[in-house]
Amino acid sequence: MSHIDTTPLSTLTSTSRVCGAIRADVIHGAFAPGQRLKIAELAKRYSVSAIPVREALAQLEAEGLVQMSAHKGAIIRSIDARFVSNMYDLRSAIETMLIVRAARSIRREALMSLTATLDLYEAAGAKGDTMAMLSANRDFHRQINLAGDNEDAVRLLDQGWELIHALRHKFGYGPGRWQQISEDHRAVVAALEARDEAQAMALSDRHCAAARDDLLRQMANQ
Amino acid sequence: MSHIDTTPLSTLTSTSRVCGAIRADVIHGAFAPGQRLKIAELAKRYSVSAIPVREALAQLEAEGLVQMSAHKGAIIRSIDARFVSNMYDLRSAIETMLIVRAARSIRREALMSLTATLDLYEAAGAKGDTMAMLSANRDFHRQINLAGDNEDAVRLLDQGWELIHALRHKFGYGPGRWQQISEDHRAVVAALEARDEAQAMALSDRHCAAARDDLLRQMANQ
DNA sequence: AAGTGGTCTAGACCACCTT
DNA sequence: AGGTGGTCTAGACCACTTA
Repeated sequence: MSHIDTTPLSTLTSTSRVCGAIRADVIHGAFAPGQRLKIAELAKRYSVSAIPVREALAQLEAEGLVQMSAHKGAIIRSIDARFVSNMYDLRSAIETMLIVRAARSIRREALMSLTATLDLYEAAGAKGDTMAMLSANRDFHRQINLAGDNEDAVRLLDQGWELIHALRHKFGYGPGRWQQISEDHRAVVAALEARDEAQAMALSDRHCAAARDDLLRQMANQ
Repeated sequence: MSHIDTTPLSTLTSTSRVCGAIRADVIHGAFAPGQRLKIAELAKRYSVSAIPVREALAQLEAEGLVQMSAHKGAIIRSIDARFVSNMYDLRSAIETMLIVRAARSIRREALMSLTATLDLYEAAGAKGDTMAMLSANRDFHRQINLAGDNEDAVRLLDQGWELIHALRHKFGYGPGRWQQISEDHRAVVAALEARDEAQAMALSDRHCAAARDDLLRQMANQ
């Protein structure tokens, strides 16, 4: 009888669960923009105590979803066009910096892996498997970011991804956007193969701006 | 006798005090790179309990000084050339994005204020007042960043400033660096006045790279 | 001038890494 | 299995905001 299950009930912390829950609630409009979030209420709502709520709010502040000030608590940002536009511009600046560095140093194996990810993306697209496409898309960008060899920059982008994911989950993609992504990515790989920094930079800039404008259009159409 | 002093003993939180203390200790080498920081020890060292320490570590993780993982604790990063180089590259990408936006939209009054800050900087330089120069330098960049109209990007840069400040406090500036900064800033204002985005971008890139290389040289010379 | 609510402390709990 | 140490809960404390 020595085979006792020792699997942790949740390897995730309460903080991260609460973090995801608040993020989802904010994006789905459970709280009004500008509303003051009270720790005690949130603690009750998610059945935890004050500290995990505090720490979740701190993380969400880093993502930009709420603003905190000492002894004053948290208020939620409005997720409007300006917010989304600024967020994409910030991400674009970082991703473009990374892709230029990647163009200088990326290795043959990493390029092969990128191409494989692209194939995966298109296969998923052919089957209409949205989840797989989303995952391959993220994987593609993440590989390039990692090739840029600046772990703090990558961490920053990773940290904001959950928010992008949640927004895309709610608003979806515009018509033809999936194909455009595919074409852009092929061109990016070609530029990296050619070690053409300027071209990689230009493509990344355009790709990010197009992603931003697509999401803004989706938001404008509700 | 109704005039009782109701001033708070410390409007700062324990978290922020501990945060500054750990940052200073890390930069001055009180902990070895890669060392595991134990919350209980830190709590004792700074005479607070576990929670402020946890939250301070979380903030320092956002600054890049430590790495945390759930149920495993924090280890401190090594503040070496690669770390500093990557940090400056990241900041450069963000600042350059902001200056381009500033070049598009900056107002006459903001330009006047920039020039005034430049004069302040040079006056401080003439008197050899290092603190005033440092403060005017920061003010100059902050005004441009704010003109870029992306509050999250500005918050990110602000959040990393304490670290830059601490590093400069320890390593100082190279010979002639203060004059170079002054010249660069004059050129930047001229480009903004001319609304020359490309020039502003090029100057910002160069200025940031020069700052990075100056600090790296200072670190190499101890 | 009292109430509200964020912050901090002490201690319990439990995940993780030994032996 | 035991020990170490990070995480969470309950409650005290006190800064900030109303009237």
